[in-house]
Amino acid sequence: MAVAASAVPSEPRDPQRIYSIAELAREFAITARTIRFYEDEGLIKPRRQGLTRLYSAGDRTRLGWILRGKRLGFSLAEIKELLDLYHVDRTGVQQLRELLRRSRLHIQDLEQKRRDLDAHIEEFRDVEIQVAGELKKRGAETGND
Amino acid sequence: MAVAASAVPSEPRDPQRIYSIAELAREFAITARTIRFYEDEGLIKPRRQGLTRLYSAGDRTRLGWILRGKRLGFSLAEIKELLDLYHVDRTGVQQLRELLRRSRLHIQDLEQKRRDLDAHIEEFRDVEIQVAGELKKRGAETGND
DNA sequence: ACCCACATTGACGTTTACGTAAACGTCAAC
DNA sequence: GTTGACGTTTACGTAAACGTCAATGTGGGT
Repeated sequence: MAVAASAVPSEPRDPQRIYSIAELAREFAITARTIRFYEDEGLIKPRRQGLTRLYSAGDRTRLGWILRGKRLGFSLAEIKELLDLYHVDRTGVQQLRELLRRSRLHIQDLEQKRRDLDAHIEEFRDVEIQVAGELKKRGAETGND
Repeated sequence: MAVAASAVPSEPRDPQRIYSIAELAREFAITARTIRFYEDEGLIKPRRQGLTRLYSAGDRTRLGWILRGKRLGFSLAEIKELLDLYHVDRTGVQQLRELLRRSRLHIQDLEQKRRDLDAHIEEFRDVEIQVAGELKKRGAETGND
């Protein structure tokens, strides 16, 4: 969660491509163990060739989605909910209405997060400006090139 | 983390006021245990009258800050770092430069989060629009009044 | 046939963020 | 003078999200 770069080089390129677990682990800067754990939790379901897992482009996208959700502070259970939301039976009107309702709730949640985030960013910008000003007064370099 | 309303009725009102632990717990919709836990972790340091804790308006603000950080997915350790950032010795130029550097890193982090969040929101809006459209086609109510 | 890199499945350990008693003090109200 | 609301500390428990072995399998080069 610290200050790591957003290791998400989303290049959808070839939709036919398949990925090994190690490949995805490298790409997203997580361990293979983590990916298997997500599978145990029902977040991804790669095909199998015997025992080895084969990940499709869709699986890869899905994984990216999961990690983005994590960066936003959602629990795996919540992320699973959100992912399942897309794949429920959409035939019934009741299902659709429920989907709409849940979707709206999540949007509200996200918008609350955005307000929190904007407030946070503003405060830190203030800190930066003030500290930079203080440093300038003292004739020191600010760190800009 | 679910979909709870942002129980943060920040009314700075009287800066002299003191708050009991139960009062703050109610106001922020957390338990007293949680507040004491934050104290154990060094996130707040209320005065004491004998054994009982007395919280100032500043402590209250600080608590609000902590909870906002949590909603954004920061760990308590990270939040402590951020809070400490404000209260380090600002006399030395080295300290100021370090503060500026860290502050900038955190701003970058927050901006990454904002990009994640915007992407998430957009996707969910799409879901909402499509599902609402689908419902309309079928002649059902969308849930709007 | 042998090695090696990479894969798999448990099983257990760890950190974080609290919850949950247990056992007690304090003060106003009845 | 005890009941009840609120406060305290100490201590153990727990769910989530993985990490870390350990034992084993598997496909490809040489």
